Amino acid sequence: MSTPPALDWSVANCPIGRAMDILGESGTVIVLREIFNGVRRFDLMQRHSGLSRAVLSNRLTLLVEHGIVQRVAYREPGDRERHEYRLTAKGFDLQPVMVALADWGGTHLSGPDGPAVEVEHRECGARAHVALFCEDGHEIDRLRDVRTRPGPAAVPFT
Amino acid sequence: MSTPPALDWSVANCPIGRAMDILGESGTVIVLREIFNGVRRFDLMQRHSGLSRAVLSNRLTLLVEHGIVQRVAYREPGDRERHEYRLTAKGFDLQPVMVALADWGGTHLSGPDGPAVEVEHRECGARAHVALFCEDGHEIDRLRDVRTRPGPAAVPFT
DNA sequence: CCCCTGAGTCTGTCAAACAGACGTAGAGTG
DNA sequence: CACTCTACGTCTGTTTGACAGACTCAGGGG
Repeated sequence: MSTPPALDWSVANCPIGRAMDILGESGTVIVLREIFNGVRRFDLMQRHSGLSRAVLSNRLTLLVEHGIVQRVAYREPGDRERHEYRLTAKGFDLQPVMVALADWGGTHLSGPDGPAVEVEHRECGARAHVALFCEDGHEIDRLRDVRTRPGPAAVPFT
Repeated sequence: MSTPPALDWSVANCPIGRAMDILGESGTVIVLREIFNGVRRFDLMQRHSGLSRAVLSNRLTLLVEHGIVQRVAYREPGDRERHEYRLTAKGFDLQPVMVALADWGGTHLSGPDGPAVEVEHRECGARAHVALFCEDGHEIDRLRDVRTRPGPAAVPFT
């Protein structure tokens, strides 16, 4: 086997690397799961996810700093002002990642009974999946039909 | 806001949680990126990814234990036997996750020059993306068209 | 006035990451 | 044969991060 072409470019500004700098912190994706599922308040999130208060607080701050989540004030009648956490547009764009994870986890990591949750298309109730397709509209049934190439900001690897 | 429906079921066997138990370990996804890009040998992976040898070794072992990657013996002429790491079918099924991550990172985390790498359809050279669609074939342009529901193995949350 | 709730912060302990040195198996070199 | 080189790890000592659980603080209710 000759040297793989991927070795020609640097990994310094790799989009997957950058994404994982945020999402790879333990707990970040769990927090996002809760928010995607409509759990937006600190205490509920903490109790439901099982994360420690310190980590939850940290991860929420991190997500807000990266503009993935925003802190929104609200006030319920007869209560003081509080805050909840909502996805921004940038955060919402993570949905394919979350669905892809749920899909893979459901397929390969569930017990014999199947997955504990599924993602459904709200209109028709059918299960939702992630698929690859290219800008020319071809659907890609993966295997080896796809490859990574250097983009405009690629930097050579020494 | 009333209690979100997600609170009704437990998170104990959530597919995203289970997936992140593996992929959330720092470095796992970076290792997978290297392997998806055709870098399959320890030293090359280590130099290209920048992970420490200890962590790389650990993560490869973990991925092998979970059946995502397999350790395959090979021998180059005039050299002793060595091993390389390849994706199993289960590992290959992570491709949508990787492409979704690359897609999001490229869109939201790149500098002004654009992403450092792109994913292309091998046949036509157009860029590949991830899309959501349901089993009835409707394409889902996300926003709020999708929701999570309890699956066959759902467990109530107390 | 004291307690309750939601939303955090602080503390002390224990596990994991990092850089960098070391080990090792086999092949090639003089 | 002694030495070195490469590929592939393991070991060590330091520092960062996670965790459980206690503490804080701001208002509202009894």
